[in-house]
Amino acid sequence: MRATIRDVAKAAGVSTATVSRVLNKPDMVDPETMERVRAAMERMAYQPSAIARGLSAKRSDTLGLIVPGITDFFFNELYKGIDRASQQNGMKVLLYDSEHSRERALDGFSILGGYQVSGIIFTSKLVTEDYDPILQRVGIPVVLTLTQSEARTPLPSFRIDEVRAMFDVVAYLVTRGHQRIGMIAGRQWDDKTGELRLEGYRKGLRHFGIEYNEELVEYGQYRFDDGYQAMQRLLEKQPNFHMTALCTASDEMALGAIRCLNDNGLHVPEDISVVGFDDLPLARMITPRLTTVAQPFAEIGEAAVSWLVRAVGREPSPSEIGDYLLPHRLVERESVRALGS
Amino acid sequence: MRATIRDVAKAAGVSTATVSRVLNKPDMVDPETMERVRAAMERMAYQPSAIARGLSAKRSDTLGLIVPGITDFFFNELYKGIDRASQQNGMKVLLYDSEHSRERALDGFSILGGYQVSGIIFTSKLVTEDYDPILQRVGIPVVLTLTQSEARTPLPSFRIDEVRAMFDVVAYLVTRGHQRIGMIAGRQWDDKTGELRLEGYRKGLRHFGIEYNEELVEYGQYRFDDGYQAMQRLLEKQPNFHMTALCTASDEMALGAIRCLNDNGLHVPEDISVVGFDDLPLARMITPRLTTVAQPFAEIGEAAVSWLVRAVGREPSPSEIGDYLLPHRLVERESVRALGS
DNA sequence: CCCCTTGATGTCAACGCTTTCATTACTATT
DNA sequence: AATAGTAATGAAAGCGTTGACATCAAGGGG
Repeated sequence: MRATIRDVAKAAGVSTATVSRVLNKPDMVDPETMERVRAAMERMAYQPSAIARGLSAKRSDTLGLIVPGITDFFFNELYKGIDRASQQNGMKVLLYDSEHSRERALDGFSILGGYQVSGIIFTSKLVTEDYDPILQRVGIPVVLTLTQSEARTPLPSFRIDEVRAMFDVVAYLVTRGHQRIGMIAGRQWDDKTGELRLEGYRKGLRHFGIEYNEELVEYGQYRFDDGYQAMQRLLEKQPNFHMTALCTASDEMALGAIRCLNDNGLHVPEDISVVGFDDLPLARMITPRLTTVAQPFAEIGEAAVSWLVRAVGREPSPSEIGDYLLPHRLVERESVRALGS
Repeated sequence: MRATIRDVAKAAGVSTATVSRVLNKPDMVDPETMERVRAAMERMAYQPSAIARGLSAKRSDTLGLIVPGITDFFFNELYKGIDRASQQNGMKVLLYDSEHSRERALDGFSILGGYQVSGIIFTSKLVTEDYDPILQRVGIPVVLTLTQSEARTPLPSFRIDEVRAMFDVVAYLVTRGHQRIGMIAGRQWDDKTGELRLEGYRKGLRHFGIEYNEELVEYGQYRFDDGYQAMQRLLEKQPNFHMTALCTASDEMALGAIRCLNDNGLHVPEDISVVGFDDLPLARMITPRLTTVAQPFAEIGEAAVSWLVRAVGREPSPSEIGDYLLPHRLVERESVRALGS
């Protein structure tokens, strides 16, 4: 049986209150007593029960993280930031995978609530009005990362300016002499990101006086296979291939597209330029190294945690609840070719 | 304020014990009462406090997972298996990242212990004798995945037969006409896997009467950059390049090696064949698709959880504490070329 | 008609901690 | 010397559950 606070107290000849104090309010206890207690703890390998503490103090020093899928490639980087920041604030993270299901996502709030988490980070899926009841109910701060909210309950969100980012991609491509620019956009029932990025693409074209052409656009749900299939459709739609560059809504889809191109005897960037989105670690590992938009995942995670930590225990002012757009960055690598003049 | 069990009890006109029973031993309560209680819960959006339950029942229905690094590419697949199996057994998973530090790994046991986890899954790092004190102390079952133990405390481990796996790779290569086979092996202070895979490689060579040649072997710590650099050293060691095939101790290093080869104007598999290890999701995404050894990560995770669930609350018999070797599989793709005769 | 089961429910003491409030022994202030 | 602070500690009441035990009504066997 593990040692409890009572055992330590007895061993050190003090009350449990004092032991609790050396842990939580060290400056309230006499240095000498402190020493004795510390020694006792050491001796008995005392580890306070986070559970009991949580129950008593009504806070668990734990943050809940809801992600749609653990296997989404961006997860690791995001988590790294969250973990790092949590660590610094003495918090633990409880992970919940909603498996891309809206119901499970909703459940997540309750379940994490049951663990007395001090705050919840919700990731990647669009928050719609049907989240409102839960959101009202949880009673703890919630922040959004890599997504935003359409619900009534105001929620802060940490992400990049998607429209701007994709606009930048188009601009980059145009500057390199491309005119026939296609796109594999994101499409998912519960995700606004796809729309936004597509909007950025259209905006970019418009800005440079290029006509939007449906023929050059296909959709997928961000994963590799979606990218592959979308590329396939693109290839079929235009037998006499004349697209010179392709934007994608995710690195994974970019990879899929490239694979598909390769399978059809086309090469990147010689025959067609491809730009990814995310800057996953693997973007620099493949051949050709992928030119892509870097999302500051780790920073987003850290920012979300900081916000949460600041918000816990008090009503955040309206001015704090807004959209925090972190800077993205276009990372030039090898998958785009400048068209000779 | 969230509704507590007392609120529900009052609303339903029963005692808290009854409410607790409808949750935990439904067959002990009258259907009619049950209905009333259920309704009350529904109405008040009652969510039992996992914390309080944990304290009272002395079990938290939570498993602890210690990984060396969240960004290790195999993590996601392993976690998927763990999460799935946990779900099925009504368990949550608490994640702890040791950041490749031995001290932090040791801490992990205490911290997770503080959360009353019912069991701990320890991953990827070799367990040495200095873990013994903690191991003795935790008092909850611990299982190892993707690694093994050299400590006194007997611990079950779930992994593949590393030696055999690498032997198979060599055999595969030899069958395809390769004789000059190099290797980028794993090396890390606290990892036995590297050794084992190297042993398999040597064993393979020996079996086919090929002499082991240090010139053809380099080491890295499993990550992309390590692979890249190791390849670089290999290239420098033998200016007149005559290696026809390369085994690696991880897919990531294989990727690194391929990148390095590409940067030196060499092509895979035309100029040299490369075999990875792990079968990460990205192995099938790159060009050329990577031939590699598939580790059943998800299955390993599931098996570990099952074992834990079975072991909780009772002393597992010695016969249950052994090495569980799950089947690996060589996945043929495109990165190996059969040498013409 | 009484006693014993049985099933359904209630009572209450934990679980290991934190926190308020009370107590004690000093020290500084008048 | 009396009073008021102040610093260090202790006693005890929760926190929201669970689980052992007690209670009670209804039904069955003698």
